[in-house]
Formats: sequence, C-alpha cells, structure tokens
Amino acid sequence: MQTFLDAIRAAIAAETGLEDPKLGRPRDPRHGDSAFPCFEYAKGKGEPPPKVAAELETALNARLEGITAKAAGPFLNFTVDRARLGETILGEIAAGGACYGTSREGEGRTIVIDFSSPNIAKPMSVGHLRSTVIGASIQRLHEALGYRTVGINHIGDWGSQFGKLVAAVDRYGDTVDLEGDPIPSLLALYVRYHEEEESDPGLVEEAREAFRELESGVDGPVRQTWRKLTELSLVEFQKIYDRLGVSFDLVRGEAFYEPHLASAVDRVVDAGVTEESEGALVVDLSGFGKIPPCLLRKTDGTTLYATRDLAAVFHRQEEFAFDRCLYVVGADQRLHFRQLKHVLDRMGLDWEPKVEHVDFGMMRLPEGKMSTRKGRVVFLDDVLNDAVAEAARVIAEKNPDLVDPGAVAEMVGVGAVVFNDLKRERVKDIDFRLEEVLSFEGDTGPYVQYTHARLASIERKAGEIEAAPDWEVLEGAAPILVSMGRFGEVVRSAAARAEPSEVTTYVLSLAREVNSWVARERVLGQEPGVTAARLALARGARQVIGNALTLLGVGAPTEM
RNA sequence: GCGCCCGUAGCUCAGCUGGAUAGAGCGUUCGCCUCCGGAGCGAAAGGUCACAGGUUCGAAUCCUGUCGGGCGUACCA
Repeated sequence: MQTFLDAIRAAIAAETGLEDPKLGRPRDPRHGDSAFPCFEYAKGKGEPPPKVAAELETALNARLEGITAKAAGPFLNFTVDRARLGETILGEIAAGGACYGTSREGEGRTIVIDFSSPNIAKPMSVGHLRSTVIGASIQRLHEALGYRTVGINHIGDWGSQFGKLVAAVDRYGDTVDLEGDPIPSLLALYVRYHEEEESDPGLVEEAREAFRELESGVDGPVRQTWRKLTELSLVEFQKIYDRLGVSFDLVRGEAFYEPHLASAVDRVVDAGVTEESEGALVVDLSGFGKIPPCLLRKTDGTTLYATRDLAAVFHRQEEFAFDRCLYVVGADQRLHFRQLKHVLDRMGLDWEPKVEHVDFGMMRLPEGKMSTRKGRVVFLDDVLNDAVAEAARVIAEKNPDLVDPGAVAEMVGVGAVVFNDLKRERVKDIDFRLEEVLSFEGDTGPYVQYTHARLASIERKAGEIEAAPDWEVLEGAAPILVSMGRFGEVVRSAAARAEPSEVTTYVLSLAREVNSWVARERVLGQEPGVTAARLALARGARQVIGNALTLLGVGAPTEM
C-alpha cells in the first residue's frame, strides 16, 4: 500500500510543486482508496478547488500507472486498479508472514520501558494490569520496528512503608502462613500494623527505625526479612506474568538503585540546582509554573521516591544511552514525572526530552478509587480465573469436540481481559465492570480471535489450490485490502504514540470487515481462480489479524 | 483554592497532522440461505459532538472562558 501512496504523493508533488502533499482517506471507501483535498493548494493558486481538482485529475492520470485519479468536487480521489491491489497487497503479506507490518526503521536505536512495577507484599489488582499489558505491548511494537528494547520491571520494594512491613513481620509474623500464602499474609500484617499504629505511637518509631536500618545498608535481621519478603512476592508475580505472556529483560527493584542514591544526589547538588528548605534538600521548580519543589532528601536524612527515580534514570541513561525512556505509570503520578523531567532540565541534561511519562487513566470501581488497604480491590487472579471459566463454559456449549479445550479457554479468557484493557485510549479512566470483561461479543478480544479461528478453518478445508488467482474477483473486498495495506503504518503510529489502543481499534475494524465479507462471499467450491483469489484474501487477513493480536499480547487460536 | 486530564447515541467507545452525509459495539426492535464456525451476518431506531465565544473557505478536531467529572497538590509511593 505504501508504494501506491508514495507514487500518488510523488505524482502530486511533481505536478503541483508541493513539498509533502497530505493524503487522506475518503469518508466513503467507494470514492477511492486515498484522497487529496485540494482546498489549500487551490487557495495558493487563487482558483476554486473543484476547478483545480478537475485539472489535476487529467494531469495525474497521465503520470500515474495502475492508479486512477477522479475529481469529486474539491476532492481528488485515487483508486488503485483492483487486480493490482489484491495481487500486490496479498503478495506483500504472504512474503512477510509473521513479519508483515514490521520494519527496520528503529535499528540501532534503544528504548527503555519501565512497566508493570508492582509493590511487593501487595496482591496484583486489575489496576496493575494496565501498566503491565500496555507496557508489554509498547515493547513489542518497538521490537517490530527493529528497536533494541529493554523492558524493566521496577519493583516497588523500597521506601518507608517497607520499614513498617518488616516491623510488622517481626511483631506478628508467626500468626500467619508466610511461606504458604505470602501475599495475603503480608497484606494482613501490614493492615494490622497500620491500624495498631493509631493507638500505639511506638510502632511508628519502630517502623521508621527499621527503614533507617534498611537504608543504612547493614546486612542484619531487618535486611534479611526484607529480602525474604521480596523473594516470596516475586514468585507470586511470576505466576501472573506467565499467564499474561509477559517477560522482562531486567527485574530491578528500587533497591537496586540504592547504592547509587548518594551519587545521584551529589550529581544534582553539583549541578547547583538544589537548596535547603525547611530542613529538606529540594530542587526549586517555580520557574516551570505553579508546581511544588522536588524533594530529594527528607529532614531525617532518608530518601524519597523522586530520589530513587532520579538515580534510576541516571543509571539507565549511562547504561543504555537510550533514544527513548518510557515510564508506563498511572496518571495519578503526572506531577511526579513532570518534576523529574524539570529537574533534568534544570540540570541542563540534553536527553531530558527523551524521557516520557506514558500515563494511563485510573481503573476505578463503582465505589471509587481502588485501595488495597480499605479492601476495595479486585484481584487480577480472580478476574483471569473468571474469564477463563466463562471461556470454558462457552466452549463447552458451542464447540464441545474441541481438542484441548483447557488451553484454548486460557487463551480466550486471558485474551479477553488483556484486549479489554488495551481497547480504549490510554488516557481514559476505566470503571471496572466484570460483566464487560466477561463479554465475548462485539468489540472484544474473543470476537477477533473468533474471526481468526474462522479464517483458519477455511484454510484448513481448502487445502492447496493450484490455480492462478483471479484477482479481479476481489473487487468487492478492496476496502479490506486497503485496510490490510495500512497495517505497517498503524504499527508505526502506535509505537510512536505509545498507544496500543490504535492496534486494538484497527484489528477490531479489520475483523468486522472480514466477518462481513466471509458472510457475503464464499471461498470454497468456486471456480479455481476465484477460490484461489479469495483464499489468498482469507489467508492474508488471518495473517494480519494474527500479527496484530501478537503485538497486543493476545493469543490467536486456530480453533476455539 | 490552584494545577493536570477527561466530557461524542441510553451505556462503552472510534473519529488520523482541521476537510465530503459524525461512525462502531452493547442494549432495544425486526430479520438471516438445508451451503466455508450463529463467539457470526443484515436492517431499523437512537446525536444541539457538555455550554458560550473566537480563529478558518471549512471545527467533534485548534484557541479562550463557563459548567460537570477524575486525579494531583513539600518530607507516602
């Protein structure tokens, strides 16, 4: 498709002298495959747009081969010859296979992606799902463009809350089954400690002391307890990552950067942008608008979230010399990342623009914001289990003879959950509704998976076709071909904007077009040339849908 | 209070760097061939694109203000 568009652009450029003529898509695909609105160009010439469009029509038809230009009022529509369109695009897809849609434009460039990043000792909720699946998809999108990618799971394993947790384990640890059921046990201890703090101020000091010892670097009992908590939590997290098909290049908790904290602070101090304020070390950011200063060191000498993130970003820049460094973190932390970038800016670091906060909207419950401590959470594991159970139920009802229904149910159930989370634009808040996640009809992952399975089924039944495809018969499927031809552009744009939802909306729309076509035109049992052409389309569509699902981290079953 | 984000059909959302009659899904109503998978397909109904100004040949899209909602707002992360 790109070659056609390039040819059209080149012809327009040659004819009009425009540097980079902007092509659009006609509202109605019957108008053409691509369109050039003539308003602006006509204005420059001081002539009415319809007249200019008509003149261009003649001129461009003389220049273009295999593409027809047609003026429609102020618009100039382009239609690629039908036979050529099918042969070219389906040929590209067949040649590309699993690589169709990828490119090498990112080669030699490095992108670091910080995502998932759960806090140890807390169960993963549906809230953590967002960072995990969005980040994983962004990583795959960049891999598809040839970037060197470094996915980092920045585990929340540091901070004063862990002083509290260690103190809680010390006090009440033997009242729960830590080894057997670590996360709920730790959560219970934490909540209990938090409550008893209210009436016993001694506990506050005890927790503070524990964190101080932790941060002092002494390898004593406190650190040993902390290490154990971390290990237990990571084992639990891994189970979920396995189900989601997510992996990381590096799992580095905040603690990893602990040895670099002092030098990070020094670096900011040496840049001359720090000052003492109310006993704390801060970077004033009033030059960037009404935003509070960035705190680097508390009055008691311990560090903060911002300090550790600063140390981390310095470290990453030195280690990877990244071209992009993304933080897939919720929108509630916008201020934090603005502050972080402003500090880099004040330090005069020219790579500051490469650091981006890829924010996403909050997952909310009908009762309000999720809060682990208040018991207002939906556990991710439960949702995955519910979805898989629902998938198993539907399979038992609609396809009882399916081999290995368990594996397919896992693929469909988990796919439904993941797809649902990647469906809307990142910025949008989501009100969590289980019914919606468990729905498999309409704009859902299973709908796309179903389309994929159906096409695969047609392919299986068709076997090998010898005849040469009669491309002319794909006339009615031209809009689908154009859609498939756009895939590479969708991948590029989704990666650039760090917006996986672009792929979701694309693949939903493609699946819809394809389903409609399958209902309209029969593949099997036609004249050999007709079947061959339609089979090529089915095959191409399955390939593109499969490639898109892979980028999203959703399985593409051939039967379901 | 201040800052950031969001506001399109009853509900959930698309709408590309401004361009042709604002599109889907869910829900509602009606229909689908003894034929490739009905997790499907087709059709109907449903919209002052929150509101008011402005820029423009042209605004759901850009700018300003108002209203509504979300999030954040110096020693939590």
